[in-house]
Amino acid sequence: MSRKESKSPTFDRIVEASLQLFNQQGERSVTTNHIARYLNISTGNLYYHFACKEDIINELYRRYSKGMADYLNAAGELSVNASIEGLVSLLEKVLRHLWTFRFIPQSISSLFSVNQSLRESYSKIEAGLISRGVEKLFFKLRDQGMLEGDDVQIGFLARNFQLLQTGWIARPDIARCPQEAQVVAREGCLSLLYFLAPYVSSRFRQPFERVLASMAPLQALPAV
Amino acid sequence: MSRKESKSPTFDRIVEASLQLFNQQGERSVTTNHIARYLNISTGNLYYHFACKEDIINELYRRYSKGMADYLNAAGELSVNASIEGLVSLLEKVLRHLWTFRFIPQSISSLFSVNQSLRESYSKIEAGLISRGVEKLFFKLRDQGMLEGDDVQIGFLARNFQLLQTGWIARPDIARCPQEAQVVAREGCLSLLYFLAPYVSSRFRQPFERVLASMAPLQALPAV
Amino acid sequence: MSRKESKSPTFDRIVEASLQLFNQQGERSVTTNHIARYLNISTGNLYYHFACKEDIINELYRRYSKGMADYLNAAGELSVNASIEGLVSLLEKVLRHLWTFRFIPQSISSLFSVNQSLRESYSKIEAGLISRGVEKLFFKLRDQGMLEGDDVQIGFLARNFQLLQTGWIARPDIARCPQEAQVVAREGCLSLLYFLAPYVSSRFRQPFERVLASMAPLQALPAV
Amino acid sequence: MSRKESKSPTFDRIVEASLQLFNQQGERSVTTNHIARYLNISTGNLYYHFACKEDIINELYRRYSKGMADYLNAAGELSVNASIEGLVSLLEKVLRHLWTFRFIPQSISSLFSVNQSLRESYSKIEAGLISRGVEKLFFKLRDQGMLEGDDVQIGFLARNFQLLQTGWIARPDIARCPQEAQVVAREGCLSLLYFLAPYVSSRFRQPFERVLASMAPLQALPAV
DNA sequence: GATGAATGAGCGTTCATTCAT
DNA sequence: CATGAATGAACGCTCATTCAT
Repeated sequence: MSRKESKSPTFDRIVEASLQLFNQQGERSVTTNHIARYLNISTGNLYYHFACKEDIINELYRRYSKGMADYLNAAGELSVNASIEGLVSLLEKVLRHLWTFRFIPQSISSLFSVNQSLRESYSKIEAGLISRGVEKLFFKLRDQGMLEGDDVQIGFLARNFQLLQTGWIARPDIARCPQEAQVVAREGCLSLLYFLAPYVSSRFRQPFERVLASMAPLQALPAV
Repeated sequence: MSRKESKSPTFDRIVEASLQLFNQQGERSVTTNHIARYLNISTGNLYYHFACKEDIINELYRRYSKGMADYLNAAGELSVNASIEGLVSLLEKVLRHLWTFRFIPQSISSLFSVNQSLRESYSKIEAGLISRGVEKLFFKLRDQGMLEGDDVQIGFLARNFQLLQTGWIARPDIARCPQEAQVVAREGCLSLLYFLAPYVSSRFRQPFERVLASMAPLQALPAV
Repeated sequence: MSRKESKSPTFDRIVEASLQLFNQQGERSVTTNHIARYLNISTGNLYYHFACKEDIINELYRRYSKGMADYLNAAGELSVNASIEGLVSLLEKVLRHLWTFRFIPQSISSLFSVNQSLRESYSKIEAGLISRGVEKLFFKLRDQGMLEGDDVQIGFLARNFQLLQTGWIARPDIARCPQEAQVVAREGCLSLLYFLAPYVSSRFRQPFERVLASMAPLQALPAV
Repeated sequence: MSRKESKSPTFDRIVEASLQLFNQQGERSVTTNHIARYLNISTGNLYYHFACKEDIINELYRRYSKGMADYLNAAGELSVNASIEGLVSLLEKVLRHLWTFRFIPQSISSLFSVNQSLRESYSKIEAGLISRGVEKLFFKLRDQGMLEGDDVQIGFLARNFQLLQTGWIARPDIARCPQEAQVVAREGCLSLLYFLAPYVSSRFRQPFERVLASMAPLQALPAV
């Protein structure tokens, strides 16, 4: 999978331009003609590389979920020698990744009504792999003494964590603004840390507070 | 509220049919023709009552946000003689309301790209009135001794609470399924209670645990 | 015809409102709904008085052509004891009449494509009665010594005169502007007098020049 | 003119078919669907070449006014070695050009209410360039001794000339009939010559009369 | 690989007109 | 006389997609 040469430069350019336009204007109002014109290629050429608009979206979703899975794997290794700093750094990367593909959490429900295959891969990947991966990760963090809580609590913690993560990115008042990815990631990270705070073990409390303090001074985004 | 004559039966039927169809199939793939045909009225008649499709959505958003504001007011009065049971009961009502209008949290971002006026009323109402109302409510609950936490914690609590609330409803794998509103509301409520748990004061801990226990046995929804 | 009571006050109000709106915005973009709303009556009521939009236009055309015919008759009597002043005064009245119904010369061709009956009454009246009436009038004016020219010349004079008269009123850059009827009539009159000038007999030249001089000072409209 | 590649054959076919249909049936009752069906192309294809119906009309107006401007330039050169025959020949060409685009003078006022950009280009071109061009031309003809009159007279002559020219073409009883362009142009020309007659200088009177006589025998059109 | 003209079903909307009350 | 909700054919236009070159 990683070995296979990327299909073609044009293929990639289409994917990247689409991502950009989808994020800026919303998938709904970006037509295949817009994408082609933006790239100075013909529509015919676009359809040479993609059978339909759906497939562009599917490819973007593939990249999005692949990235998420990769970060999840990284998190597995990181937790071997756990540190708050490592966790936060990873969290920011994940949020930046989500931000890069923000049109997806924003319009995923809308897309379902016009893209059946996305629906399927979503429930397989997002609600399957990733969701379970996050759950496993949280249990591991508890095993390593970073988090505390019973099984039910940690289960809900994992579930809510994901909801917050994507919910933050999908917030409609944030999403289209040309915010710096940096700012959005920081603020989101802060929210998530406050969310985790009550479950951080006493052993990790001190570095946790330190990190929290170091992130605070950034200017706030508008409230929800 | 009860005094104001409803505009006309047909007006209301259009609004209600639209809500139903939007929830089932997504706003995007429900055309004005579909709505009219569903109601066995002519498109002309539909457009006699609404100047454009946007206005149907705007009316739905008006009803949605009006309901939310009403619940918020109810919450203000409830918190006078606070009880966990009262809070949970209200929370379930809010979630059922959200569920009734679930196409809105689901597709709000998408709608922004084709409905400028919605964008404006959203930022005024959702990100304004409601957001601030929820924050105030949480501070009041702390004043009454139900919640504990410093100002920053309670602030984040309020913000995250809202994100979770709508995030749960908007979860794409849930939204289109013909779930019983009851089940969705229960499960969402449970998630939110677990989210609040660490901040519940010791004085209210016992009734809180009792309520939590009474809700648990319901069969679980699929994980995120 | 003149004895018959006008059909009803509402009938007349519809005719007059339509005239006003047609002149202001063009018949094409004035719908029957607009007219009804403008008058604060229901569409049903409008259609109680008129079978269709065409009929409103036909009634307006009837009034327009009736007025023209009346002025023509007046001209016949006037020419008994001919004077330049009388002619000019009549001409101004005709131009003001044309201006009152200016949407007709403006959009007559357009109307033909959607109003067959207008086509018929137009060719009967405008191209029949009126056209012949004007011709007769010009010959009479020659007989009375006001104009000079052979039969062919006078024939062309009459034809061109009418063309100029309506052409002036229909000038698109003039028509929609809220010009004072007075100004438009004066300017148009001046143009028409210059057009007649070469055919005015030497006997009437002096009063003619006097009248011409007395009209000149008005500020000019924009050139064609 | 000959150098500029035409946009595409289909582009031109749309323009030409539209012109034909507009002339026959009136712009108002010719829909984009009609045009497409007439050409056996899809509506999509029509809209591939034109963004909207307005743009087809604008393109036709562009061609119309370009032609008029060209004839005006030709007139400028012609008047160097002026002759009645040359003038008449040009006049016939102009009238045939006007006849070719007759839907424009016919429905220009109507179009204004649904086509703002046409309104602008009309007042710039028709009421600007062309109007001034005609005025200049008439003054030049006087300088060359073909016409006689003081400044005011020549000014009105120019203005009225234009009004007659387009008024003749726009005559609703003429416009839709499948008249031979030749006949219409001849008759119109004759009218215009009679209009000019009083101002033709004695030096040019003889050739003028000769030309007039040579045109007369054609069968007459119905009177106005 | 690439072009760009062509397709056509379907969209949101309009408006003259009807009709039950 | 008057109301106003209801009709439906038709409009201008969109856009994912196809296909000959």
